[in-house]
Amino acid sequence: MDQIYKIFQGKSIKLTTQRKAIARIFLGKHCPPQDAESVFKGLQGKADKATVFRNLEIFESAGILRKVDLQKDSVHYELNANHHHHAVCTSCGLIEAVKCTFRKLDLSKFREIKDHSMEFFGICKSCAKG
Amino acid sequence: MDQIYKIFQGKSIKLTTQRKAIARIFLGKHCPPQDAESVFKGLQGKADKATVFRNLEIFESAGILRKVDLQKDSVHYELNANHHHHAVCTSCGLIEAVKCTFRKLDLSKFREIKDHSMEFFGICKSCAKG
DNA sequence: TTTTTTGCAAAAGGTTTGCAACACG
DNA sequence: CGTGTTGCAAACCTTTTGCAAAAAA
Repeated sequence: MDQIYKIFQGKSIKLTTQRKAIARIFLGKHCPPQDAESVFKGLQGKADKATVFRNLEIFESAGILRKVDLQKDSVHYELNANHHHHAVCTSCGLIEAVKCTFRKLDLSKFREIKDHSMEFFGICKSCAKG
Repeated sequence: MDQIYKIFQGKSIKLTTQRKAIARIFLGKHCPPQDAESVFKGLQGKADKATVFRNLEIFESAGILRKVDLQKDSVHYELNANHHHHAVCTSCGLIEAVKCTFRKLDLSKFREIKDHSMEFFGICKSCAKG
């Protein structure tokens, strides 16, 4: 809980019960990327779905969450800490965190890169056996 | 045009006028990733939007096109050749092609990686000046 | 001629928005 | 108490789907 208060500190985001509940979901151990639907379900009625959408975006703007694209139908978010990437099993949906760095970029038209995505898609060992 | 026939060869995809028109769009020089809407507009009535959606998916399955995620609202596609990535200006939408390789992966739960995404988001020089 | 593909229109699914009631600070 | 936030319902937008007519092989 302490963690939650720290997260909101100095961000001019009012500490509502709904926001605390949403934050608590992402603070769970090894919480995989979540979409609005899964957060909403996890809240079990503690917030409206529109509120979830609104706050996921607000949390992202505040730097608390980070968008992750897993090539699924909906946008996923995860805590914006411990920078890492993902490998996604296209058969069962399993997600493995990946540490991976890329070689330096050579961009002629850009001044500044602020973010990047890097996700991998394949078949996990378990599905390969089946 | 020759190019188009080659593309469809041995893929058991019937060569309709709509498909030729869609393919022709992607074969234009330096064609940036396109979404269904922009392809549809480019066709100027030569195909229905549902047909565009259906064929973008068919072309992807056939390995002709490749999905690209630019963190926009719609799915983008580009020719599945000359493997590269993208830098996207979050201000004006400019897209620069990027050659970039990553260091080897260390995945414990995966048997095989078939695909990956890697896109960069930032501000282009032109927008930085403005 | 047989099978696939197309166009149209309707539906689906995720996400956004307007607005009055409500709650944080 | 005032302003930001919520819930609800409706709207939005991209994408998908059913089906009869049209076109490819």
